[in-house]
Amino acid sequence: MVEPKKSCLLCNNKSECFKQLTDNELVIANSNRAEISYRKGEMIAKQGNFYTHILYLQSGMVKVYKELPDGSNLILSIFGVGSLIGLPFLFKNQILDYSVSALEDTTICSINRTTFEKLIQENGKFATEVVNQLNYCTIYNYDRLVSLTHKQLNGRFADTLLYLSRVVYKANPFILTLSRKDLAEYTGVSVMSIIRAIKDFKNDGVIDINGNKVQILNFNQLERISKTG
Amino acid sequence: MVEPKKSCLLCNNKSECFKQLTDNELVIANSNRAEISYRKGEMIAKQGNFYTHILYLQSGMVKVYKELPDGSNLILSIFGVGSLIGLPFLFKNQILDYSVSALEDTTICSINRTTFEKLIQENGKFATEVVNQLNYCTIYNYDRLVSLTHKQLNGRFADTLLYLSRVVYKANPFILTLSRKDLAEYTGVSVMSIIRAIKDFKNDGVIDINGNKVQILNFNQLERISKTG
DNA sequence: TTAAAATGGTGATTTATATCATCGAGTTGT
DNA sequence: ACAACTCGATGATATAAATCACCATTTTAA
Repeated sequence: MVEPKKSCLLCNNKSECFKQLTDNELVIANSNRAEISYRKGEMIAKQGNFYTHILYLQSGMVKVYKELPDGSNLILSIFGVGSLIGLPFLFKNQILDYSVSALEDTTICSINRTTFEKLIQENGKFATEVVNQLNYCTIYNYDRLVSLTHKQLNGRFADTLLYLSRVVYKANPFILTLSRKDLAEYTGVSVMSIIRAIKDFKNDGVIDINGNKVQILNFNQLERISKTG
Repeated sequence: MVEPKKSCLLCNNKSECFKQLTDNELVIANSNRAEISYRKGEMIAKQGNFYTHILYLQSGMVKVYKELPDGSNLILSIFGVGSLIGLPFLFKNQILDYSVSALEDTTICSINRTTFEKLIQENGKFATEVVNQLNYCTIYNYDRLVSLTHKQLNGRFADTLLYLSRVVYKANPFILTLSRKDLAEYTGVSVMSIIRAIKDFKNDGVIDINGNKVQILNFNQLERISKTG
């Protein structure tokens, strides 16, 4: 589904690095850009494909995940409005090594890869913001490594809930657009374990879940579970 | 221990990004630099400290690790000659969020942080190489997330051995400068489990260990264990 | 020089979590 | 409108790996 384009110059929705560009550079970026809409559940980019474009999330929400040989998945990250996807594959990497699919109806700006690379080389402020973005992800990945290897079920799921409320949905209560399977694939446990953890947290009054409406009732206790679990 | 400095201009040991600098820029970098030697086991940078310098590994080997509240550690990465350490904390992050210590006698070039940041803004090729370096780490971290969450003991330890031989020591056989505890903290398992895995691999003829001399006898089988474990 | 601490190792027990079997409710598609 | 799926859920069982107790050897420190 290709929608009518609006120029980057007029976009009031720019990511940090694009705010650093001159009008001239924005015109160039704009001419190397496509706008695409996806429905919830649709695949946006497939692991193993050639990597040709950076994706900018104009609206909606996506999951970035590794497809593993045994058929299971590991969700690496959940991205909301304003995120750039595919940065780790700039310059040297020809093949995309993860998949991206829509968790909600989503609009993507697809920006030519080489255009993006040229902007890094030619505009220091742009490069700086790209490095910032990459570093944010790296530090987040380090924290995830700790959470996923040194915490057990409840601690990990507490991390997942805090991440969803604070970073992904930026709300409480929030409407969960991830399935139990998604939660399991993000938390790195089985679906059964997620269901059990939800039940436990609900029984203990830490959270409330009705359908897909989730409310964190006790942030302090969730923090405590995150630390001790 | 501060040693006599040699100018960056004459250094034939530069990392990829410093190769991109002009002589003028190298002079500036050189005047914002210190060279420091560490003994095996010494702490080079401590988690929680203010972050003021990028470290460049001139000789030796270091581990970068998270110190966790329960007293255990998670080794995030092992760096050898030519590596830059601390890149993820450029620009926005005032506090170093991991520790660095020497696995062998090590010489470090300590480069002023703001100098490094200026070089990114002013030299597009330098910025490009920094992005490349960050991306290499990000992709490596994603693979580690998969290994640590979706493989069990033997598979993970196989990954550790392959990483040590191919990336860290670039040799086979190699002299292991990591303790069993280090191996456990890198593989994200208990020390007992590492010892058991070593025994199993040795019995199965996959590796041979005598003291700290390690030889991988069957790469194919180790790859297989990595995939199926 | 001896004591203390760290490292490497073995076997038994415990525990967290995955797996399996099963079921009802809701959703999709023809 | 009904079959076919998917999703959320429950309880019983199986299992990988941590923990614990213990010991030998080496290294470090007093």
